[in-house]
Amino acid sequence: MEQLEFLRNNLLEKVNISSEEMELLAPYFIPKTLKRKKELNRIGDVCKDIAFVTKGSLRAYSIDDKGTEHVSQLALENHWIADLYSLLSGKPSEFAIEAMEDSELLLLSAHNLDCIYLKVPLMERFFRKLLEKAYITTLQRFNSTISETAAIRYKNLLQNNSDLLHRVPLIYIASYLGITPESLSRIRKNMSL
Amino acid sequence: MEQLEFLRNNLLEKVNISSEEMELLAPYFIPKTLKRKKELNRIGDVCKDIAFVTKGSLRAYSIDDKGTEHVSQLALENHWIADLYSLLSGKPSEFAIEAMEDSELLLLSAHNLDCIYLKVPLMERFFRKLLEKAYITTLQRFNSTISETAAIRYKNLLQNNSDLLHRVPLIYIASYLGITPESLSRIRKNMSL
DNA sequence: ATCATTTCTTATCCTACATCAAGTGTGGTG
DNA sequence: CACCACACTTGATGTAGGATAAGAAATGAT
Repeated sequence: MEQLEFLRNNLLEKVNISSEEMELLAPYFIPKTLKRKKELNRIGDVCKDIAFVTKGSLRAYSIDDKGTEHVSQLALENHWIADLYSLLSGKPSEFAIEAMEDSELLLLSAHNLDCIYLKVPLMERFFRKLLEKAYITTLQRFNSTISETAAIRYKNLLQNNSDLLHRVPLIYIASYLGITPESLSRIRKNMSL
Repeated sequence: MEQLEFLRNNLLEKVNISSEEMELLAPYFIPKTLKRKKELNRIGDVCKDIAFVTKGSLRAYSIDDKGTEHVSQLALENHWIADLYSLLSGKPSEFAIEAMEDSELLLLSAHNLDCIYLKVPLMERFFRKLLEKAYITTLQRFNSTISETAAIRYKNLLQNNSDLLHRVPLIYIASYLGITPESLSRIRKNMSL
């Protein structure tokens, strides 16, 4: 399937976009390939683009005072990734975004985002919904972290995002769950007994 | 100061709203008083209003499988509180919103929110920024919970929101920090040594 | 194919925080 | 004003997950 077709299918999940509108949007999305381990965004940079993943996988992570990485987002194909706060506020990002596999992206710059709102007002709703989803995902992640054990959180992730498990190294899964790789390893060991 | 003046000052923190626009908005905000311990929203209800607090204080909380409450938001005067997800999606809320003191509110219903966007388009940006802020607050809360000790989180809260400490019972502060009241009590004891 | 790097596991010990239990204020309401 | 519910503290004990260290297994680069 062609990249833009992927994109359209994704938009259709949230808003009813027409072929004509799709043609108006297309020029604003810039294709980009990103090799494994290469960064789309560095900590301290202003996040200029929101990326739609058509192939491969990316992660967003921050680094705390002790130098430990914390994965905040994981994105496979058909998902969006960006530091929305930096993108929308224009402030430096506290997150790096990096490819975990060789990846193909469609990039939409903050500037083009504004243009798109004018051309296709429906997109405003789309991105509001994207922001909403990012918000509730984070809120649920927070709630589960303070009320459930890491083992339960891992099981839930297994059930809801089993594709992640096959594609994403466990060190990043562990970090996303808020635990160390060693702990995740123990959890997995106990589960299989 | 009059309630609507409070509101206008709050709006001005994010968008440049005129007196004329303010007059257009005013009719959509319904004043409400809420006695201590009374609920604005129950778990399972669809959250119908977003509340701007002009007097008193409210908290939002969920209840986990074990029956434990988890405070997710605290709002004093000049702050907004709602289950944004339920409000915007129309789905039942997993959060209750309750007054901690006798309070005075201005309520904006989900329906009136849509009306306001038509009357004063600038408000769309205001509420997008409000959502953005809710998102990054939650994300930072999550990050600090997995990378910092409870003592450090408490100290940061002291520095950034010292007014909360004087007004909000420590059991709710503890819950907001993701720890038990007993743990917070020990942290406070150790700090004063 | 081989070497280097990264990922994953296992074991031991340790710490932050939870849980349970009990007792001391204190403020709101009959 | 007395009572009761609620807020807060303190102590004893338990435990999930962290830190450290080390080796095994898998993966990628040349």
